[in-house]
Amino acid sequence: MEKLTRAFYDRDTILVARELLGKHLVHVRRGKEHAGRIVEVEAYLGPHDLAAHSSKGLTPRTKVMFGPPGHAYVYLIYGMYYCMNVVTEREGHASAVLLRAVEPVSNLKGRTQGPGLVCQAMHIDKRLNAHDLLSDDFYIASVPETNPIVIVKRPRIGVTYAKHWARRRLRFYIAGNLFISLL
DNA sequence: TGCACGATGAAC
DNA sequence: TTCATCGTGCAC
Repeated sequence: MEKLTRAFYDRDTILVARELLGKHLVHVRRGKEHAGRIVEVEAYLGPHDLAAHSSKGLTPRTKVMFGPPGHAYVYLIYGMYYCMNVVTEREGHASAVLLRAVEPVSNLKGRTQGPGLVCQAMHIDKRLNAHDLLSDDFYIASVPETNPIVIVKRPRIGVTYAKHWARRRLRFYIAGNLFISLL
């Protein structure tokens, strides 16, 4: 169990997205450790990516995306769910990886397939927005992988408005895993 | 100051 | 396919 370094996040977003698969997301809350194995992610490549929030420019909400890598970008969606993202690449690049599904590891209640449910089960809300993922209470760690991971590439979910960006296969998940949000 | 809409999930 | 529910971004 080794916490990911700043350098891990400060790289090409697609590479970071793919390598996040199989890693463990950990949130320590009230002395209790909640953890899930990341099995599905989506890459949001920056202001030029019409599906990315940062394509709206630097606003109070998207500020975190424009900040340094290795921080959490948490936002409210549809007025009722939160989505958890990891900021990637150098400061100002405004790219991130959305965590879409995890496989329960410890102390997760309810389903975890889908970005809203991941946050619900992990107790992630807007208070964790801009939180440093190199902290001790909210971070991502690598674990010794038993079998090699086979990665499936698919178009991202719910971004049909993003013109040609909607077609790009920037959603990645572990082949055959039972906890991904959609087939 | 108002309003349309979303990186969702569950029900119908 | 519809709805719950509200912050954000943009039009006026």
